[in-house]
Amino acid sequence: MPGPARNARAPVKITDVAAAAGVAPMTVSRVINTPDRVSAETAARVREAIERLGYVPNLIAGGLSSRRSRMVAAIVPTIAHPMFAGLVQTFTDALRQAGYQVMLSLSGYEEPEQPGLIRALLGRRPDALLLTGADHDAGARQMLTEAHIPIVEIWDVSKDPIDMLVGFDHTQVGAAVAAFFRAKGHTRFATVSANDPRALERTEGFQDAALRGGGQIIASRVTAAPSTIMAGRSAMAEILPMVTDRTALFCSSDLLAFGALTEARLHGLRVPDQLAVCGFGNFELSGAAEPPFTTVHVEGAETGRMAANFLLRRLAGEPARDTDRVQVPFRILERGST
Amino acid sequence: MPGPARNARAPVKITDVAAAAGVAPMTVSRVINTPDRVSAETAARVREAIERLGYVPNLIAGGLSSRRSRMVAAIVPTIAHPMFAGLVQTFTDALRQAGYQVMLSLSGYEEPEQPGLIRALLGRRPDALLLTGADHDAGARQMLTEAHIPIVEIWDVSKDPIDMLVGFDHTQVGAAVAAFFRAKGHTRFATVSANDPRALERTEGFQDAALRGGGQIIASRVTAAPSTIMAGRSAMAEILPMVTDRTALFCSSDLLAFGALTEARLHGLRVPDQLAVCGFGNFELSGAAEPPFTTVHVEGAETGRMAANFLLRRLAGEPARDTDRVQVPFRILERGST
DNA sequence: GTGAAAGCGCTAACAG
DNA sequence: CTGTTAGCGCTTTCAC
Repeated sequence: MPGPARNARAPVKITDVAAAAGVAPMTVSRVINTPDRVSAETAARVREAIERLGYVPNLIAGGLSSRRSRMVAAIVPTIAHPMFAGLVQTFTDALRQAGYQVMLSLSGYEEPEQPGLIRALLGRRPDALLLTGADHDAGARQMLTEAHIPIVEIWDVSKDPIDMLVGFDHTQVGAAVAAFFRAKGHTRFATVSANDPRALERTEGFQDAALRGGGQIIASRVTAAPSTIMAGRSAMAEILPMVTDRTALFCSSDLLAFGALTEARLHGLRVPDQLAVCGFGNFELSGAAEPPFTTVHVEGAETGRMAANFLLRRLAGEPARDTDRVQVPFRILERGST
Repeated sequence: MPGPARNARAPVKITDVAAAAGVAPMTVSRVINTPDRVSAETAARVREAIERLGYVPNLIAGGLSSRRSRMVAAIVPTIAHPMFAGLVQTFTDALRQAGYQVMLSLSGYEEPEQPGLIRALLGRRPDALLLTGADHDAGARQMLTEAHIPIVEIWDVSKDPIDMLVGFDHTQVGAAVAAFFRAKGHTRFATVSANDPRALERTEGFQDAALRGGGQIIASRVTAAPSTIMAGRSAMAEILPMVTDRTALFCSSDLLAFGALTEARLHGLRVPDQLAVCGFGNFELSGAAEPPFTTVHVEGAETGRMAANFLLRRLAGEPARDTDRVQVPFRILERGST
C-alpha cells in the first residue's frame, strides 16, 4: 500500500497544509497569526493538519512579506563579563516573552569592527537594535539612522544618542568613589583599570576628583581587557612598593579588585588600614568572598529589562518621548575592604 | 535645486542600485556574491553606486530565494557559566569568519521549553544548529531530523545523538575524581551539586565510584542551578558537623568549591588535611584564588571551535562520517586543596 | 560577461 | 469569516 509520499524531502509549506485542511493558504496564515479571525471549527481542522504534517512556518518568507522580522539584534562587547551576561539574559527573556527572537553579536573590546558587523546585522532587517555604548563613526551612524528602526544604546551616556538610551556616566562613578574615599580621610590614591573605553572613563573620573580634592595619585596601572583576577594580582604586585603609607585603590572591575586584595594580603598588607580597595560591578564574588569587599553596584539586569521595554513600546507603535533616555542609578556598597 | 528625493523613507533596494549603475539587478547581485564573474569596470561602477546610495542588501529576501539563511542557531542553557560563555565566544567567532551569523538562544535550566524554542528557531530556517546536551522528546526530535540541516550536540555524550556530537561523559568525570581521591587514601566522601542534569550525573558518577571503592558518602547536598559561591558556602555550613574526620569533597562547579573552601577555612578546617576539595570547570577563580584549588578542566573553548568546524564542514558539502562524534578530553588539575 | 523571466513561501489589501 | 490577487527583494535558471 504505497500511500502518499511520506518523508518527501521537500519541506511542507503553507499550501500543503491548506490543501490538507481544505482551505485557502490565507486561512492557514490566519490560524497561526490571528486566530480570533477564524471560526473555531476551521481553526481546529487547520491545526490538525499542521500537527499531522509537522508544518513549521517559514518565518523568512513571512518576514519578507510582512516586512517585520520579529527579530531584534543586540551588540555587546562580551558575555564573559557577568554584568553583560546578566543584562543579555534579562533583555532576551523580556523580548522572547513578546515574541521576538534576539540575534546576539559579540563585538569584542579590541578592534571596533562596527561597520561590517552593523551592516551584517542590518541586512537581516531586525525590527529593533540594542547597541552597547560606542562612538559610532559617521558611516555607521548613517546606516543606523537610515534603517528607521528603534535603537537603544546602553551602558554609557553618549553625548549624542542615536535614539533611546539606558546608561550611566562612568566619569561620575569614578568621582563618586573618590568622594567616598575622601570622606574617610584618604589622600593617597591608586588605580588599576582594564584597557576598555568605559573602564578608563571611570578611572579618569576617579583620578580627576581625587586630585581636585587635594589628593595624590601614587600609582596607576592599565591591564588588557577583559579584566581577570590574575591581572589584578600582577598589577598589585607592581604597585606594592609604592604603598608605603595608607592608600586607597580603585579597580575598574571586581575581578581586578579581588586579585589586588588577594595579592595584598599575601604580602601582609592590612586591609583596610594600610590599603583600602573598591571594585566595580558587584559581581557575586565581591559579596561572597571572605571578607567581602566594597564595590560599586549598577543595575545590569534592570538595564536589560528597561532596554527591552523601551524597544517593545516603540515596536507597539508608541512615539518617541523624552523619557526614552534614562540614567541607571549606581551606588557604592560599603563592605570590609574600606 | 530639488534634486532626486533624498532621504526617501523607502529603503534602497537592488533595483535602485542597478538603475543607478546602469546594469541589471542580477549584475548587482553578482558583484556582491560572486565578484569573479563580473568585469572589473562593471564591478567598480556598481560598487560606487552601492556606496553612494548606502545600499544594505536584504538578507531576508536573499535567503528566501537562495534557501540559505547564512545563519546558525545555537541553544545553550545559560551564558552566566564561564564555560558556556567561552564556548559560545569561540563558536560564534569561528562561524562569523566563515560568513555565518549565530542566533543564540538561552534555554535556562528549569523548564525544558524545548519544543516551542526549537520550533521558533527552525522557523527561521537556520542552515545549521547547535544543541546543548538534552534529551529531546519525540516531537522535538522529529522536527529536528525533518529540518534536514547539520546538527551538532555538545556538552554531553548522548546515547543516541541526532547527528554530530562533541561532548564528554559526565559520569566518567565523577568517577575519575573519586579515583583521584582514593589514590590519596581517602575513604570518607561528600558532594555538593547544582540541580542540573549534567551536574547530577557527575555527582552520581563520583558517588558510585566512591562506594564501589569501599568508601562512604558522609554527606551530599543539592543546590539550585545555576551554581553560586554563596550556595557553596551554605552547603558547606550544613555539612561541617559531619566532617569529623578526614574528608574529600567533590563540588559540581568551581563556584561551589570556592564557596565551600571559603566557609571551611572560616570555621578553622585545615585544607587539605581535614578537608580536601575538588571543583569542576577550571574557572579562572580556581587558579587565581589564594591558595589555588584542585579542579577538573574541560576544553570549553575547544568544544566551541570543534562544533563550529563540524558544522562548517557539512555546510561546505562534505558528507557525514564516523569522526563526527568525538569525546572532549578532561583532566584533573591538582592544586593546593587536595 | 550580462540580462530576462520566474519564482522562493508567505502576508497585505481588498473582495465577497 | 474566508478567498483572491499581487507582491515583499532577492537569486536561480536559462538565454544571449
